[in-house]
Amino acid sequence: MARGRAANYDDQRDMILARAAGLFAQRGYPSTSMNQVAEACGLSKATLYHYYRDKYTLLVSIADDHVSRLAALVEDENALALQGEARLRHFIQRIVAEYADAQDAHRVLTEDVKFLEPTDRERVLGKERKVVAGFAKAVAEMRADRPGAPPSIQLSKPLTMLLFGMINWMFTWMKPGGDLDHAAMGPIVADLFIGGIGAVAAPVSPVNVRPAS
Amino acid sequence: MARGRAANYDDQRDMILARAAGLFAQRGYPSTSMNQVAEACGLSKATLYHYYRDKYTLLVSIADDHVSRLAALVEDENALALQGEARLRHFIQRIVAEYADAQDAHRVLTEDVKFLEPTDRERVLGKERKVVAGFAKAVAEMRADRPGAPPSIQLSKPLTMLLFGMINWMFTWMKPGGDLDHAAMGPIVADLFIGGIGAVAAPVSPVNVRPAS
DNA sequence: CTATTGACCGACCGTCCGGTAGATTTTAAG
DNA sequence: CTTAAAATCTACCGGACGGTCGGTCAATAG
Repeated sequence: MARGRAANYDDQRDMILARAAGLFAQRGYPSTSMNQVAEACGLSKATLYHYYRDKYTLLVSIADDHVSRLAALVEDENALALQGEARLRHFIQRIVAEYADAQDAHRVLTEDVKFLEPTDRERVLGKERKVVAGFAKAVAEMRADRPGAPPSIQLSKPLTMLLFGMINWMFTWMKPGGDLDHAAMGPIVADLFIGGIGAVAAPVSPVNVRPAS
Repeated sequence: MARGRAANYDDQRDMILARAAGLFAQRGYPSTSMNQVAEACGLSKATLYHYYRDKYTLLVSIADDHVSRLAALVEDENALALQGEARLRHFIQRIVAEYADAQDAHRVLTEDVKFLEPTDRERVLGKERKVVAGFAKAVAEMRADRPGAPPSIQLSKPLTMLLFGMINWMFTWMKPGGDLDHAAMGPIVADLFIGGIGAVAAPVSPVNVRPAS
């Protein structure tokens, strides 16, 4: 003899999360007020609190949802039969596309992780590490022509981080409506990275060999 | 019949700016309180306000000082007689070194510009654009082997932005005391970028040609 | 020696923030 | 049609924030 949840309950939650992500991305988590979120949603603040326990939960949900989607993408990609250059190329194109239609969430992920409490941050960073590891494996495969070298000197991890740098930074300078959109940039990034990957020499002073102390 | 400024007045100002930059870099501008800055400086809040008019002035000073140093670096580099690959390589090494010993300020510059008021932001971004333009010229020089193509299709601007992405992102993942420091990463970045730069093709669907509308 | 001012501080103010209380309207299960 | 919960609102609260007030103390120019 009661009432169930409204049919659009989940839609409302999604809408709130999307608007919040937009504001967080634009103004940063700490300087976005719940009044602003409420206004952007066309709701009163109290109603906003009906859908989400507190401001912090918004942040966690945005970051976790997004990074989980990225991790799923990597697993999905690993299940494919692609190899070598084609694989890395496909990988890059897909992650760029994913970032492109979750730009707000991605900005929040890269800029506001620091406001997560240690437990949540570790969980999110853990998934992030899986994403990086997925790419690093594809990169290592491309550098396998350095057989004698120990894995650490193959530099696939740092090279992967440089790749992520290019991609993450992309969405800070690409203006929507500009000549270049993400679809055009994907191949450019892939060309640049794959073209350059073979030219990187091991550091002159071996990085992993330290004087006995 | 009065008293002059203390001998260490400027030192104090510099110290405050450095501590503030450290806190802003770590916790973000809006969520750093003036009480925290004062505490980090070993001063009372009132004394802190004796040296700087308000919190905002701290932000402006940090960003402006840093970007001005970068712009000076670019001008200095342009005065050198280097050319082609050697020039770009030297450029990269220097900017990486500059970022390395101004990490806090650089983080503030990349993450907190959005909190600058329009006037200040435009001034800072203007200097930033000069830095980018300096690099883009060096990049364009390396891609001059595409003579027929219009400059816009040479892609030197977006390629330069990808380069900055690698470098800016570097300082978010390099742990101090890790195997790789900035001095080791400089040549790696240069190798990767210079090695890849020739492999980037013009986008399949020409970016600058639009259907007449 | 003294007037003046720089360096410094504890206590305080107005504002806005995240979050809640409590009431009212809407809706669906029985 | 009843009724209990869902959805929504206005009004409010404690606390933290940026910034100021009013004042102490000591260095120093004259």
